[in-house]
Amino acid sequence: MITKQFVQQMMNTKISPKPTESELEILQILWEKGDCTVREVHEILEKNKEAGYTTTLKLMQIMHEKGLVSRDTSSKTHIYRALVNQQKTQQQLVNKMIDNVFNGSAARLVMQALGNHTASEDEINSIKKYLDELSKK
Amino acid sequence: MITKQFVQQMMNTKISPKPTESELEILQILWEKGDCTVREVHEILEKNKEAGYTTTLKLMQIMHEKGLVSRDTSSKTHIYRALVNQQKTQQQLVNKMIDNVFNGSAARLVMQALGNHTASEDEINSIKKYLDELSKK
DNA sequence: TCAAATGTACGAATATATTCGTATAAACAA
DNA sequence: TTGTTTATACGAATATATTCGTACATTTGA
Repeated sequence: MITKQFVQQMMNTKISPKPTESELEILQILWEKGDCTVREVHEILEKNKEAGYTTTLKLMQIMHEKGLVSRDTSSKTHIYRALVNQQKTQQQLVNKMIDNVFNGSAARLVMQALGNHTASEDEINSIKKYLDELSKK
Repeated sequence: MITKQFVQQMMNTKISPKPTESELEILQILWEKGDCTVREVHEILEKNKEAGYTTTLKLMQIMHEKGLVSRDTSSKTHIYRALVNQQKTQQQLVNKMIDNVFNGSAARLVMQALGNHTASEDEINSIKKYLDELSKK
């Protein structure tokens, strides 16, 4: 069977393994803060959830194995950096959700997203602008 | 620590366990077709992926245990029906993604969704209409 | 110096999701 | 009737994600 994966491989679109939920939490931090030590990441994570330090460490080590992050080991305390692109990762996850949850309709996702998660007036206006740009093309 | 889960429980907002990816595939079918037998679901699934019949059966049995579907066992061939609401489930997943992937900004999710997954002119127009409605309130 | 603090490595326990084989019962068809 | 097909039930293997304890090395500060 010709799977989506197969097609993507043939098209040479690199498939970075989809980050898990925990990995995403860490990526978010790395995207925002840039380079971080495990402790820095861990302290931010701790604000929102309970977890041991070695848990965070292990997660980041696994992320390194998977190629999600790079690691500078020149000093004792290693420095981690996100290797996967934020936009691309977001796109990958959104596309998956459109397929998986909204039967392929981006529009339906959009309306659902705007429905409850009430956007501000500013946000709505910027979306409108964005749509006008899209229309022009 | 006061977790989101704790708050939701206190607010008596029923947390239906988040469906897994496989479970979502099945829910999609049940939402669209209504009541289904395991075989009906299985045959649709088969179009897109390889899986044994008993795998689908087991999944649907687990979904029943979790309360995601109901089951009519009055005849030998059981009839399954989605118990969780499509809209609510979609909302739950979208909210999660907004928090988890877009730092809480619905607008950013929306633009990302429209960016690549190029929507048709019709879709864009219907979204614009929707936004106008939102603005009026 | 040397004990406490801080760091990494790594194995293993736990949890959850996915897949499938086998047993068994019911329906069906020759 | 009797063998084949079509069901469900259920245990177990496999895969993956998450969590943590322990060992050990390095740094730091009294």
